[in-house]
Amino acid sequence: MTVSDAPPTMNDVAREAGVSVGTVSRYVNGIAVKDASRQRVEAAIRKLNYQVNSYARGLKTNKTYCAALILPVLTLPFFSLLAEEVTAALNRKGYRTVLMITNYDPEAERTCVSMVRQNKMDGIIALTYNPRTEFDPTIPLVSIDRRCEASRTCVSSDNYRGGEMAAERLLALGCKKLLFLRIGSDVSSEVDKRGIGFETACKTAGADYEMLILSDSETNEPFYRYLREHTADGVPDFDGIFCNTDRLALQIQRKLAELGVRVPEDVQLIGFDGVPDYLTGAPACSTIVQPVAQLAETAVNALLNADADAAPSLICLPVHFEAHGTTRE
Amino acid sequence: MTVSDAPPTMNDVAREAGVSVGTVSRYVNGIAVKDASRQRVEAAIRKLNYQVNSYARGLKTNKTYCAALILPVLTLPFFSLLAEEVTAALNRKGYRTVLMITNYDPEAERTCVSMVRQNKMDGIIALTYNPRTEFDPTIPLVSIDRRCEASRTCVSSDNYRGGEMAAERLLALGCKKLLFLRIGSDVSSEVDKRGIGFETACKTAGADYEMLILSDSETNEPFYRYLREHTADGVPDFDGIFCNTDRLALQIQRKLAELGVRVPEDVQLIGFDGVPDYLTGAPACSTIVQPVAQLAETAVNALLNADADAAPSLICLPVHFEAHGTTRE
DNA sequence: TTGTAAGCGTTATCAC
DNA sequence: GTGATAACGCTTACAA
Repeated sequence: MTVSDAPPTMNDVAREAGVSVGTVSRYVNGIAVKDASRQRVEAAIRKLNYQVNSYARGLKTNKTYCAALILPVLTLPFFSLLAEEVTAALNRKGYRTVLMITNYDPEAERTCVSMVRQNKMDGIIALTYNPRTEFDPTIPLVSIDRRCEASRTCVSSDNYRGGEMAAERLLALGCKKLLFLRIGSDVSSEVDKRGIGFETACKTAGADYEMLILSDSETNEPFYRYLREHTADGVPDFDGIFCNTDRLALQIQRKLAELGVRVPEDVQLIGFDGVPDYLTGAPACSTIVQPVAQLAETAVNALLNADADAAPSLICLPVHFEAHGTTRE
Repeated sequence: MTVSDAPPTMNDVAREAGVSVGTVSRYVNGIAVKDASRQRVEAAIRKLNYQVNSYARGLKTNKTYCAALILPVLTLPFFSLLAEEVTAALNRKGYRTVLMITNYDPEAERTCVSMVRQNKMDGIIALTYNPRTEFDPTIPLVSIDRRCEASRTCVSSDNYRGGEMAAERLLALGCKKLLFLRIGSDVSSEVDKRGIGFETACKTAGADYEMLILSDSETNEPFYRYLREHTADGVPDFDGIFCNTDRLALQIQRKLAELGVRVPEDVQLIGFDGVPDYLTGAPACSTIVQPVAQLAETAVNALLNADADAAPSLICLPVHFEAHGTTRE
């Protein structure tokens, strides 16, 4: 007795069960079949170890249960956590995740888009940096942190409120002179609102503050120079810093240590992201925490409901503050 | 003039170009067609913005140019870097990556396997922890760090040699009493060889050493207790530690600092992995560096050549030592 | 309920 | 070289 090497098809199952393919298909798709047939089909499926060929099904139904996740990199903690949560959320909905990494390269972004189309994926969740990459209008798309097109929905944290919270918190903790530090891509995105919210809150409170913004700088050197120039004998003329990201906050903290400035005694520091550090399981600095799991969940839901014609253009999720040693509480 | 919403098919192209589908198909697949037809087909494809439907193609050819990457988590630096490199390597070969995260859960691993089969993926690259998950024998598989089945090839770093190197290095740096620390899953894997190589090198050198191995412990507490009990007034009775992973090395380093033990003055510390820290771009401790990009590349190549009947059962890639502040050099 | 049969968009085998 | 045409494995009217 020789076992065929080709995987069993629905036809094989039908033959084995003594019913027609139609019946097998209906059973497989959860459509009512007579109890007797059901049992025979079930037995046949088990016996042959049958599994639906999703390519054949996809060809027929134009549904592939497959979504693309486009990310610039994976090695920054926020992105790897986001990827983890998005795959989990997609999985829960019965979708698979095709991972695409662009390295911030516009060319790569374009390649991804055409791949998505060619592979007839059901949707895209994208965090892209090139404002000019064009997405196939026939494919549902949800972006994270960056608005792509007016008709697409973008999911992000409430960056604006997060910026406000950071300023309010630093002031409530007694800071007299605030600093905002931001480094990153110069393409505008929802993330910019962190600074805007911060500045607004400072103005509202009548606080003394300064905004230091570096677009597309390769290094933090300009920040470091500022810190040096505004620190005399280990005493800085500022006492509260809000950084665009935890990463930057931690880098700044190290620099301050080099300058003999103590955190949080001399300067209090708040970052943004709140992704658990892999060594300790908690954020490594006081921070505005993004709800990454909800971000993922929301993006997935928005994607799968993209047909609903009243798709929101922006969905913001609430952030919260967590103290982790770089503020005095 | 109304544009059809359905994407154009090969039939549409054929009609537009005034040739048969056969000719279009041949053109698309790089099979020689007459120059005249070629031009007309090209024009039609451009005009209709046609792209091959890979599901129809996959149905026909049983090739999907799609591989699964199964990983326990993504939030540990080694895994996210590995995922990045694997996707890149697969991309270079024209393959897409379907990402699956198991959270170390055997059930999830099984789900992944059946998904892979159902979706007719061309292969699997897996880093799994359950020795009992069965992989479909008809699907090519390459594992990383853990041997699954005798007939499958496993790709890993030269963990054994890495362990030796760590011991040799610590001894060469003047250490008199060595410690090996390992925490992790109790399923045996190539990673175990780090300790074995270390121990062998210690014996060979006639060095004084101790092996502290925690399988499936949730915490490092037993290690910490050891450190405390073997340290009097900030003076430990050991002076060289090799940790299973950089992560553990960094955690131990912090604990030593708490105990008033200086690294590398009192104790020298070597980890394993060598993944760049996202803050500094370099490993955060002296370490045995795994060649992650080559690991990925090799795994992908092995996967795509899996038909070659002389598939090796284990491929080890060379590691190297890098000093990053926790050793005296 | 169930069986039959016509596609879905390709590729591949034929004759021409 | 090229054009018909039969699969590939499935879903889904339509008839029974």
